[in-house]
Amino acid sequence: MSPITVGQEDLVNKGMSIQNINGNGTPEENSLDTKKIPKAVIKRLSLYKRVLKTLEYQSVEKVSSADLAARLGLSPAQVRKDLAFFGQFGVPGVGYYVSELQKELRKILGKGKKISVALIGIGNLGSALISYGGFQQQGVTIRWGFDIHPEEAKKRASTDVPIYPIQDLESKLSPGEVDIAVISVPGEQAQAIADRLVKIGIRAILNFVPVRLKVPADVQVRYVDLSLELESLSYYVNERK
Amino acid sequence: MSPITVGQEDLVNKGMSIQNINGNGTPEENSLDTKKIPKAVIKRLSLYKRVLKTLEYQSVEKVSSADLAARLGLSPAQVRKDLAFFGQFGVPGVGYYVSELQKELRKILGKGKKISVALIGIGNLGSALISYGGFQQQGVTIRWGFDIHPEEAKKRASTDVPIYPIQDLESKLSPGEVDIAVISVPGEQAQAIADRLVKIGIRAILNFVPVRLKVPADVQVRYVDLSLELESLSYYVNERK
DNA sequence: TAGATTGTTAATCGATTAACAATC
DNA sequence: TAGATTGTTAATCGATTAACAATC
Repeated sequence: MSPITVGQEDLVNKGMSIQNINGNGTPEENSLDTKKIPKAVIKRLSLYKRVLKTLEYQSVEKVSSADLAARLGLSPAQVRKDLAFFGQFGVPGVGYYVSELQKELRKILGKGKKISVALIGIGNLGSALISYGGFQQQGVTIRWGFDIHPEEAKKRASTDVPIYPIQDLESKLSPGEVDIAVISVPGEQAQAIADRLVKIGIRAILNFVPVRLKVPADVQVRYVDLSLELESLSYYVNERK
Repeated sequence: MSPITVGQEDLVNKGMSIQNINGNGTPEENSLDTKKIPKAVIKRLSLYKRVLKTLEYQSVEKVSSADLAARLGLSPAQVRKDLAFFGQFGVPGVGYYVSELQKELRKILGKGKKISVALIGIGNLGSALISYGGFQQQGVTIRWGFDIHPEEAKKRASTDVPIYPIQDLESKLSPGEVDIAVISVPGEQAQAIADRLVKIGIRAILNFVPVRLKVPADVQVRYVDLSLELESLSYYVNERK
């Protein structure tokens, strides 16, 4: 748990992540928990893992940071630095052994473990997500669906995943059982849903709703904001005209 | 740095295209014609626009950078700095007039103009996107759909948008008519499709496929990588267990 | 050994925040 | 005017890149 001692009100997140107090500036051999790891690093870790998978499939035995970097459009130094956050996985003069590094990354990213997802809001987008194959592949399973109109939602999605009315959120989701909640409800409802999820004990939310969620600092929220992506892209389109 | 030595008035040059605000004075290199605006700024611009819309709806007349910032979890300084990239839109001691700032943002983000989108790959995700309402609202219209099996795709999507076989990409899409291409094809095909799109003249791509696309530097690519988001979230879930 | 490549520290670059004169 | 808030420069913070001794 995060070491927060003051009142709940103070927890309301303004976009900061949990800090660690690492007073001394000395580099230390110190284990995983005290070093602050940038979110961007974690994302790249997933990227590395993906490439490693391909390499393994191609029976490539070892790979250098330079090679890895080239495949992802990054710099070799960055690859090495990212990995060094978690340990010494490489061999000087040689590189990284594909299968070993893969194993390490899996360990870091917590795989093997199945991730259980609850999906709230089964509209167009929601039903696409529920039938999207890509998740299963990653060890991610959508195990609960919720919608105000479960029957219509069931028709839309045509899936085995059980779909419950949203009022059953608390009764169906027990703390610790759900790992990640995915929200794709109408904008007005998003914050209320998030509040309920937090109360249940969910600590990771993937939010497809174009609304900034206010959640305690120890809750991770990721935004997938399609309109925003398109709008910012359209800036460049107009730029060049 | 980049001290504007000329009259401040010149800055009030609230143009749509970014002028050479770069009155140099910086020792060395000077970019040719435009100040480089970070992508993150452009994204936040969309965010501001969204908030402004709400404020206007609530008949709020003016808003300060502090207020704007609070609503988005940013700092007031950042809001002012972002906006200052494009001109002087505020009034000292007063703030920003909602409708005026909104107008400016619309101008910058190129709205009014309709954005025409081609969607390549109408699987589960693709068909959700094609029937997703949120885009229309933003002045974004999906005008062409492509799939290897247009007939099946048509059934899946149940939409008015015409769906063509992928081989017709070149014949159906004329340069300049399509603003943004959205790719949601199987991974193996993504790069080939991107190559063809670039050849046609598309300069903005929203890519839902978990594959890094290699494109010329003047082509904007945005990635929406759902597996990656979930996997990185799952890191935090495992962290706390 | 000689060549290659790591892990890590120092330098650089970029983005965010603080501070404040200008000014409505 | 007095108070408020902008636009902008300077300071800070963080992340990326360069450099290189260690070492396989």
